[in-house]
Amino acid sequence: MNLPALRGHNDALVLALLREAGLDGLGRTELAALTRLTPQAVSKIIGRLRAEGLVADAGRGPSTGGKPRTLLQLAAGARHAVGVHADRDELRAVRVDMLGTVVERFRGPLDFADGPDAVADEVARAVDRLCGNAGAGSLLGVGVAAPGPLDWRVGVMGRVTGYPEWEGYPLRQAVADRLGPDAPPVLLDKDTNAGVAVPGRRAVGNSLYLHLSTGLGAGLRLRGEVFRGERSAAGEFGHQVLLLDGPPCRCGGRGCAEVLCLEAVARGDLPEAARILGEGAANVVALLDVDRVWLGGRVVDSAPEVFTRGVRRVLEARTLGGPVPEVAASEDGVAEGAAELALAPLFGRVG
Amino acid sequence: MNLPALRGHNDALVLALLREAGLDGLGRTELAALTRLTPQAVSKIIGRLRAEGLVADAGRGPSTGGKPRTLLQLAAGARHAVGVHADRDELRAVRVDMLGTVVERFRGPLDFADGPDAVADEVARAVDRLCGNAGAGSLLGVGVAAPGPLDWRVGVMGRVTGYPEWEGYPLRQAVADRLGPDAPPVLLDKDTNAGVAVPGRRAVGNSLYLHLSTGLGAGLRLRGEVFRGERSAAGEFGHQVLLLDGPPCRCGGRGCAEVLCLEAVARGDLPEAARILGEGAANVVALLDVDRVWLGGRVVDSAPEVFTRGVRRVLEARTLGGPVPEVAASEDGVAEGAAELALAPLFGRVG
DNA sequence: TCCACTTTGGCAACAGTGTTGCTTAAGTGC
DNA sequence: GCACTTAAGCAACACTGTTGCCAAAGTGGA
Repeated sequence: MNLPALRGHNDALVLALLREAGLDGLGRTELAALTRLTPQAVSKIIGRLRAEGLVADAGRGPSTGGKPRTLLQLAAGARHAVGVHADRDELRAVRVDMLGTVVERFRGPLDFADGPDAVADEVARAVDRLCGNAGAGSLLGVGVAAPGPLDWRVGVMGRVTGYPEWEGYPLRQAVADRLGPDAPPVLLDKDTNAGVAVPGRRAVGNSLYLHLSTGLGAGLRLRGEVFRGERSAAGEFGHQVLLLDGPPCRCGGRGCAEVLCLEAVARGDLPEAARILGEGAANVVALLDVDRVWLGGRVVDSAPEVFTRGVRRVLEARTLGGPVPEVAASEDGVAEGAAELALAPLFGRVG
Repeated sequence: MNLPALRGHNDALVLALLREAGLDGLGRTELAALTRLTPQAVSKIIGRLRAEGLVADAGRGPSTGGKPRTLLQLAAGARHAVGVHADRDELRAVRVDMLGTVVERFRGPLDFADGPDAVADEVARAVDRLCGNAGAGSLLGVGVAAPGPLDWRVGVMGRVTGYPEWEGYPLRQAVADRLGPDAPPVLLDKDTNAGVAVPGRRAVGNSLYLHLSTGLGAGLRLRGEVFRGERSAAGEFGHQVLLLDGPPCRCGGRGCAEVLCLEAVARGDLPEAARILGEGAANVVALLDVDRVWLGGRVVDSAPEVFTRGVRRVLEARTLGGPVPEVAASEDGVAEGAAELALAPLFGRVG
């Protein structure tokens, strides 16, 4: 790491702390304590960030026996990111500010059967539409979430069930090309990874997002960063075996969480599906010391109460004395999570 | 991060690269390319490290049409670390050099029933014995591995089955006190975490260590770092449910990996135990994109071939087209792993 | 109202990082 | 023998965070 990288690192550190503080703001002295830099260094960093318009004054804090501190906060509206959830039959897009707050939404039809080029067109069009209202140059990045598996590093799609022509399609590059050379970076990630990156809550700790629709997938966020594995393959949750020698699954295995869950759903037995989801979640919670479990996907959306209650019940029974993770249904946060991934580099995270 | 921290970061970066290169050595130009620093910066860093005795010349490389590069390598013997595996009935300790190579071994009886203070005495005595032969000041750290759960951050033991008086005992501090104020830092970690940190192989990628003896535990190494979770609780593998509504486990659950495995072992059906271990491992491999699975513990040691073969068979069946992780039995690498954890800070890793 | 005290935060000089420009050393290959 | 290539160091430099100092802006007691 060299000096420019050091500078960027510290800038990102301060921005991340200000973001976490949100509207409350933070004083220079507090920033110095949190960053372990000297107050003078913080002042210099703040000077830079303010010159770029990223940080603004936020009034004064109470005095503790001396001059009251000048509070600083993120100039949230100074920059934006766009997140797009390209699902098989629907497109949802959002524009968010630096705090991750949704500023603008867009929703439209989509059909993977039209082929990947047509979908890339639609995605680019949605981005253009959302950017028109934002000042030029204020856009930091575009995040695109699509059904996995896919290769996050190079932005290439994998097998999409039912749409063989999608395999190997470089969606990231296709969208970037359509947005033009002056556009900010485009990211492509799995919908489950975007789902786990939903902003607005503390980014620290470990989170698990379970997505139950036509299949069962998961996203992991460890130590505040999405965990993708070396080959973008992490998060394979649907084919976790929960019932040795159980019913055969389409993957060739037996007793996978997915087949058990989907069979219960097909029977109309949602509580049982929730219990199975809960058992699978509890395995991951124990393995990775997970703090928060979020549930999403069409099936969960159809009865969020049943699923959160069912999963919570299993987790309570299975965490032996330890803290029970928070369980909540996240109503389509995938687009917001995709935007968050595009925002992440500003705060020194990969995504 | 400030300038001294930057310096330390880059020093650690260079040391880590030299360690990975091992005896082959590396030239300054290669280091510059790998670190993305300028050759001149690398020269300065090497100068510092050589002055401290951490790096030494290693001959010359072949010429590629110009002056041949001066190869550098880690002066492996210049510093050491000690790792202690404090098991319920036995103590194993090693002294390793900076490459993680074992320089000296020690093995002695131990009995947790004697109480934690007596065990701390034994651990400190073993460390003293191993350090006597190393030059003063060459010891970088001491790692102690003990049965979990325990709190790695503060170095305090948790519940040890059968030894209730151990709960809450501050073993790290106890050992540090006995070694005196001039001794290097002491670390305490779970034996499974030490088991996964065994050196000598590439530290990159994701590894899983499964330990099968009187219980079933796991250690995780993600992106080259031991993953402990926020509360040192990660790696709970024994109570992963693999057979919904299966036989009751001592944890209160049903169908846990541990109870299934131990029942098979009790029946003398080791291939079945291996298969269950394999199914559990396959779940984790899929979830975390694991590259390498290591097996250890008394039961595995009794028939390593059976277990590696059985686990490998399940992994081959369950990785659908993807790469099959490497499977190997690690014969008591726990002490070496504990030493590795003590060595880690030198190379910029937490452990 | 004054004054001592505390705390914040900026200016200027500084120490130390990696970088740039240049030079020397030590090879290869025609 | 000579042109060329590559490696590696010295000196000057740009820019980082740090230190020393001082002004600003509060609190609280006399």
